[in-house]
Amino acid sequence: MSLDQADQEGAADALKPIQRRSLSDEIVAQIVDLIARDVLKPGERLPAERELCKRFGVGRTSLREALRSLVVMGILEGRVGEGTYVCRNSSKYLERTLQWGLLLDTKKVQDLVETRLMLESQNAFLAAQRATDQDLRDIAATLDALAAALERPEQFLEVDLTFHLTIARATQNTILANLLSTTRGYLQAWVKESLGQSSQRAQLSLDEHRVIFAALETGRAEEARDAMSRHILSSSVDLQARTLTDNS
Amino acid sequence: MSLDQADQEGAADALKPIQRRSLSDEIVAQIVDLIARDVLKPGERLPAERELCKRFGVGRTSLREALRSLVVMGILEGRVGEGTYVCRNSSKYLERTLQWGLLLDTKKVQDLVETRLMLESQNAFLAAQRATDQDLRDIAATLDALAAALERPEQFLEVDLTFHLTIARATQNTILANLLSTTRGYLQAWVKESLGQSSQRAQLSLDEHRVIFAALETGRAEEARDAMSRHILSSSVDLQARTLTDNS
DNA sequence: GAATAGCCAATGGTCAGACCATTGGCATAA
DNA sequence: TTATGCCAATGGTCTGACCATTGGCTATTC
Repeated sequence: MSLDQADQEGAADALKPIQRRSLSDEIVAQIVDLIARDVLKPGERLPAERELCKRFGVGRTSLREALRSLVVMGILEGRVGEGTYVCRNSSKYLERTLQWGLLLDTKKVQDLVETRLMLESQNAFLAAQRATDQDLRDIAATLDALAAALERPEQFLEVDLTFHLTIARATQNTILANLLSTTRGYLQAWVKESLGQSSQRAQLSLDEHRVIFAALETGRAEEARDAMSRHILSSSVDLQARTLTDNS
Repeated sequence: MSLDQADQEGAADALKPIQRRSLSDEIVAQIVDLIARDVLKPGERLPAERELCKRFGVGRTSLREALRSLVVMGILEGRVGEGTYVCRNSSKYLERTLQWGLLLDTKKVQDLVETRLMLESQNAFLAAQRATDQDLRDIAATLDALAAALERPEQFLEVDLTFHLTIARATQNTILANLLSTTRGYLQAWVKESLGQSSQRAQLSLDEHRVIFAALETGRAEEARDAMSRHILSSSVDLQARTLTDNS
């Protein structure tokens, strides 16, 4: 009763909120701390699981659950028969969880297209402002590859994907790049099932890519965004058309 | 030898890239799929672990590792002695996961803000075009709640979040709404740690929200987008400032 | 009859020991 | 020197057991 009142009033914060941390969480915290304090460096190998068990004084189950958590967060990486390593590019965590968020949705194609349109446009905008010389060279290279693959639809699609992902990387925003990658991945799979990339469509697509690149190269952000926007819309016309009939 | 050559040439994509999915990952995928297809609804209870083991035909270790993964992702929630449940709002768990600092360096926060800016703007744009009368009523309601919470920073923040999520829902695009929700959730957790919402800042924020709503109500898409954009930028000024000094 | 106390089955959390598949290095053979 | 084959180490999985917590059921009490 007096407890309830205290709780309602919020007066006595001194009352222990009681936090029960599981063993795994405790271990996770310790390992994270080790990494944060640079005792464990990226790329370094952790002791074997059975060894860690003895050190922490816990069973292998708890230890493994802790490791599993860290793997899911993208902090650790387990290679069977070889060992467990600290991920080089740590903090993939945000990207991962956002991806799972995408997975959780019932994937309506038109929603995907819409999302992709937004991501691609904005990415082009930012890329135009931030692309390094190396980025531009990479993009130019994919353009060449694209031209070389004009007659091979399968490969064309592949390089096309690379083109867009390279632009995404040029934004220097890993979150945006990752979202785009995931979104595009879904659509790619969807398109591949019945790819009807005609040769002339490929040629048109190539031209559009060149326009985008020209804008990127000269840092004209708005222009890059608009060009990308037109490209996406143009290239998903048949996709759109199909979504109208494919009402699952 | 011939394999190497084929690989270099990139001719034979038919060669299987080999993907080894662990049992746990397989289970994770299945459960995620179940949730995505709404077979498992938020708040619902999963069968007991031992029961799931039999259903999936795997040992309890693998099953538990899968569950652990989903818990870390904030999709599931395990309550000892009671059962395992599908999280209602997956963003609730973010605060807890964020306590493993190191996940959010300054760069990430900036990336997040940037991503959020894009999502919010575009969502406002689409919402202006597609919001139903019910959506508009909901948004208006949160505006009232916002005004009522002017003097209570904690609650203000909460309603603020609701406002934006309601707009997101009004886009009728679940993917966009979900992405925004997750992104915003992260920033929310970040801000909460040291919320310095002054009363005048709250008033300003409220005014900005009203402008946004006015644009939404009348279907002026571009205006809604721009108003939202200004709002985000204005409200993340202090956040930005903090990221500059907070170089942990 | 309602409230309380106590018991108990179900459940998640943990443990120990075992076996499997993969991997990389080492010793052996060509 | 190179190729082959073996083998120990490692992560992945299984089994069966025990513990702590929780919620509901039951019996007790007033």
